[in-house]
Amino acid sequence: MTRQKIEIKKIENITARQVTFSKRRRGLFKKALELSTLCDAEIALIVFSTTGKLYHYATSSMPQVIERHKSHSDENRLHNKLSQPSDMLENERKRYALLKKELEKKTMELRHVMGENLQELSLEELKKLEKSVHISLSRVNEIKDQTNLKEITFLLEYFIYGSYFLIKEMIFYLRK
Amino acid sequence: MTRQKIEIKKIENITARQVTFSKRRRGLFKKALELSTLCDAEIALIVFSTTGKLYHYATSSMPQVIERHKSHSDENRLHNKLSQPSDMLENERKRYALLKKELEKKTMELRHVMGENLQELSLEELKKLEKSVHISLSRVNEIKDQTNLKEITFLLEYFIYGSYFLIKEMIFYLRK
DNA sequence: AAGACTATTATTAGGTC
DNA sequence: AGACCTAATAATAGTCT
Repeated sequence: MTRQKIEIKKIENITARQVTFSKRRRGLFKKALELSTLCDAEIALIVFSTTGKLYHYATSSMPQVIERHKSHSDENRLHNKLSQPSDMLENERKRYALLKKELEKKTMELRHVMGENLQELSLEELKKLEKSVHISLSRVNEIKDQTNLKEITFLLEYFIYGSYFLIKEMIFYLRK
Repeated sequence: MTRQKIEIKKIENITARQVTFSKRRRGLFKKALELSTLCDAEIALIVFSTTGKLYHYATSSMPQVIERHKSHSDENRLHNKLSQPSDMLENERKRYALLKKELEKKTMELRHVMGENLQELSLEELKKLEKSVHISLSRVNEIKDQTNLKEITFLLEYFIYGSYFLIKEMIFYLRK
């Protein structure tokens, strides 16, 4: 796309992800509208953002397109049941449980990296962990130094810039 | 889009329309996939050609996304009715969204501790991070050494214990 | 109908305000 | 958060086999 080519994988920076979502969502809906207009196709498009916000578009009424899709699909009968609210709840709960598991795993991982709950690890795991924490430490140090240098350079520039005008003014007054 | 800009209205030439349909359909599905991957969005896309052929894509299972959409629109229509199951659903979704946020935060934190995405941190944050990674490293080292020692001690004990009986037996046979 | 090619236009990542 | 800008990449209309 532009300025820089990006890899198609989850954007981890939340702000950047939201911005990209807005931009690309608009693009996607535009493309959908164009396709349906140009080629007289029936289209239904449903998008949920990470935050659960809904965006949708459909040429004919959405239920109609969905019905057509359902009648095409083989597992039609199996999913008819899904309209029961209790099943939807069940569905949401399952999603929640999965997420929770993921969170727990990540929490544990973080703890280990932070040097906690290490007793439960084997010697092999500890050796691996040591290696990655070691690598991490040098990276953090490197970036810290870089950032530090940038900050100092900025201040120095600011100082020199200020001094320039100060000296200029001084010379102006001395000459009077 | 190219060679010549075209007006967005129904293409009357049937051949040209079909060609454009194929090309743009592929483009649309690609964009949908990219959006879902980049921004972690749930997407369902259903397309019917003029000839009635079906093309579809969905991140999670299609029925699930459709159900989510249905319940969303139901909620919008029926503010008075069905308040209880709908409320519970809404509740579940909020819980889910919260958990997801937490997971994201933790993922970010883990990344930083692992020395990734450090550019987005300030000098102060980097200094703090350095300190904790440093502390973590010594802890990991400490526990690793402890565990190592334990393992060696265990092996040594095992060896000594085995040797004891071995020697005892040897003495027994030598005395014969 | 289906696949290359390519000259153009469209989209968009990374900015700024 | 949102609107705009811009350089760079992506999509594609028209063309040809």
